Amino acid sequence: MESTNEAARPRDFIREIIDEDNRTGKHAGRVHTRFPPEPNGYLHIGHAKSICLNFGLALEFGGKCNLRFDDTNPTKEDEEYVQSIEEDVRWLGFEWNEQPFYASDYFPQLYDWAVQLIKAGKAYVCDLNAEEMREHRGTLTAPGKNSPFRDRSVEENLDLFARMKAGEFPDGTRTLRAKVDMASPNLNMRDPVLYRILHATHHRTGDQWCIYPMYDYTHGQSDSIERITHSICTLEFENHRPLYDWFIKELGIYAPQQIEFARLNLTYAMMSKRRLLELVREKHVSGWDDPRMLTIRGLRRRGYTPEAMRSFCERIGVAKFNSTIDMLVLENALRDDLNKRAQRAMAVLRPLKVVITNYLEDQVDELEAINNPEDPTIGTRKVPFAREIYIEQDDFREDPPKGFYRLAPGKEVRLRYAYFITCTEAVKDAAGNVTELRCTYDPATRGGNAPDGRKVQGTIHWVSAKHAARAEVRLYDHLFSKPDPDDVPAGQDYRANLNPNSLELLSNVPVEPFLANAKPGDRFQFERQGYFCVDTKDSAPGKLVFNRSVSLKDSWAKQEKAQQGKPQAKKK
RNA sequence: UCAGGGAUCGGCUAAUGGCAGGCCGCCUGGCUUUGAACCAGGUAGUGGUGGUUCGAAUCCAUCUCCCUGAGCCA
Repeated sequence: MESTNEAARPRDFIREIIDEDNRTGKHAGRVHTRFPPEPNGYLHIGHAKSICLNFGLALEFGGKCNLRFDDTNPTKEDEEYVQSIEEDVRWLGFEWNEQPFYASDYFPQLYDWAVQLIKAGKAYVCDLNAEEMREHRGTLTAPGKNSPFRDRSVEENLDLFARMKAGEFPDGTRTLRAKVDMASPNLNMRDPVLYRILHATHHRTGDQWCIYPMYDYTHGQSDSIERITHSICTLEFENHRPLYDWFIKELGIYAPQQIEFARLNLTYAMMSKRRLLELVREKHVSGWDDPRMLTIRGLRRRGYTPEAMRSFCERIGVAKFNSTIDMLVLENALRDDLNKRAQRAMAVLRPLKVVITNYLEDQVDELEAINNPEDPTIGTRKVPFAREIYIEQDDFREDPPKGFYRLAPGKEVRLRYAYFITCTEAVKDAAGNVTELRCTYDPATRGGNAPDGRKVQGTIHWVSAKHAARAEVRLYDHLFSKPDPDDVPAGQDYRANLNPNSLELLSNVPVEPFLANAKPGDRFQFERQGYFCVDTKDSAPGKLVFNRSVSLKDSWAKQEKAQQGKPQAKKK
C-alpha cells in the first residue's frame, strides 16, 4: 500500500500512540491493523468509522490492514454477510492485505492452545449450566464462588474436553473455562468460558466442529497470529483487555497492543445491529438497503459517495469521549463532495403551470445551461423552452411576505438560463387555490440578462411542459423525529419516535428532458432543491426514479420560519 | 455499592506547564443567473473546590456528573 500525503491531518490520540511507538521502535516500526467484523449483519456508518480508521492508519503509516471475519458463532453468521461486507469495504475505497482472514481458520490452533492451558492447570471443564454459572459469578460488588468442577485433574479435563470436541455431550451441558479468579472485581476475569458446545453448522467449517471458541478467547489470539501491532476496538472492550493480556501471557505468544476509541453516535439515528434488524423485520423500512438506513448499502443507494463517507470520518475525529455527531456533519460532507462534481439539472418537484401569454404557441427555444458552475470542464447543455412551463409552487406567493423575492402578481423574476417573466394573473379554482399562472416574458432578456441593465432579485428553475421527462422522486428525511430516538415517554420505545414523514413520494415530476437517459446511480443537483441520484433498484428506462440524497441548504426557509416563530416566542 | 474509562465554545475536536485554536452550527455583511456555493467578520468554552508553580485545560488532592461491565453474544 502507498502512504498518502496527509501530514496536515490532526493527530488524534491513536496516531500519537503510533508516532510514539515508531519513535521508540516498539513494534520495529511496523504498523499492522485489522478490521474485524462478525459476518452477522450488514455494515453501517459506525463500521465505516472503524474501517476508515484502521485502513487509513495503514495507508498513512505505510503499514498493512487485514480484513478478518470474527466468525465464532455459527448460529448467527452467514456467507451472505461475508460477501456484503467485502463489497462495502471495497466500495468505501479500501483494499485489504492479502486475502480476507477468518477466525474460523484458527480453530485448530485455538483448540491446541486450549489443551495447552488445560495442561498448565489454567483451564477446566465445567459442568455448570448457564443459570448455575450465573449464580456462581457473583455481582458487580460481590465476589463469585468457585465452580465445584474447578479442581478437576488435568487428565480428567483433557478427557472431557476431547469428548466435548468429539460430540459426546449435548449443547449447553459443559464448557471449558479459564481458571483465573472468581473474586476479581473485573467480571471478565471470573473464570470466563473459552469453549461452548454448539452442534451447529458453520458457514465455513461445516460440521467439523461442535465446540466453538468464545469471542474473548479468539479475538486477541487472532490478532496475535496475524502479528497485529495496533488492535483498535471500541470502548466496551476496555474491560476485556486484562483477559486478552492474560491469554497472551499464559500462552506465551506475540502481544498486540489494544487501543479503544468511542464508537460513533449520530443524532436522529440508531446504530445497533439488533435495532437495525428490527426496523427491517418489522417493515419500517424496505430493507437493509433502504435509503433511510445508515447502513453502507443504504447510504450508497441514497446517493452517498465513498469520498463523502471518508471525508465525514475524517471530520468527526477519533477520541475516547462518548460523543454524538450532529447528522448535519454527515449531510454537509455529502453536499461538499457533490457540489464540486454533480451535474446540474432542473426538476420541478411540485409543479405549478405557467403560461407565457406573449410567447408563440408553437415556438421553441434552445437555451444554453451550464452543467456545473463549479467545474467549467464539464461544459454546457441545451434546455428547451416553450409557451407552457412548470415552476415550483413554492416559488409563487399571491401575497408575498416581506423578503420574498420570487414570483408574485405583478412581480418579475428570472427563469434560470431563460428569460425574465412578469406575473400578470393567478388563475384559481372554485376553492380559491391557484392552479395556473399567466405571465409575460421579455424577449430581450434571452439567456437571463437584461440589456437595459435592470435587475431582478429572484432566479427560479423551470421545466418546459411539453418537453419534460417524467420521474418518480423520493424525498427522504430522518428516520426518527427526535435527535435522540430513545427520548420517549415511559413505557414506550424508540418506535414511538419513528418519523412518519421520513419518506415522501412524488410522482410524475417534470424533469429536464436529458434526464430521461440518466443511468442508475447517476447523481445530479436539481438546482435550488438538492442532490438526487437515480435509484439503483427501482429505476428503469421509461420509469425513472430519483432518490433525494440530501437537500440544498435553504436560508430563505430558515428566515421565514424565524419570522413566523417570532410572535410565538413573544407570547411565551 | 465494586472495577475500568471519560468530562475543553451549542456540536465535534486541538493545545502534552507558556497567547485556549480549528471545523460545523448560529448571527452580520459581501458576492451571486441556484436564497446554493464562495468570501469576510462576529458569537461562544477549560465540570466544582482547594493546592503546587513566576505561570495550570495540562501536575496534585477532593468532589460532582456521564459511559461500560454480572451472555455458554460479538
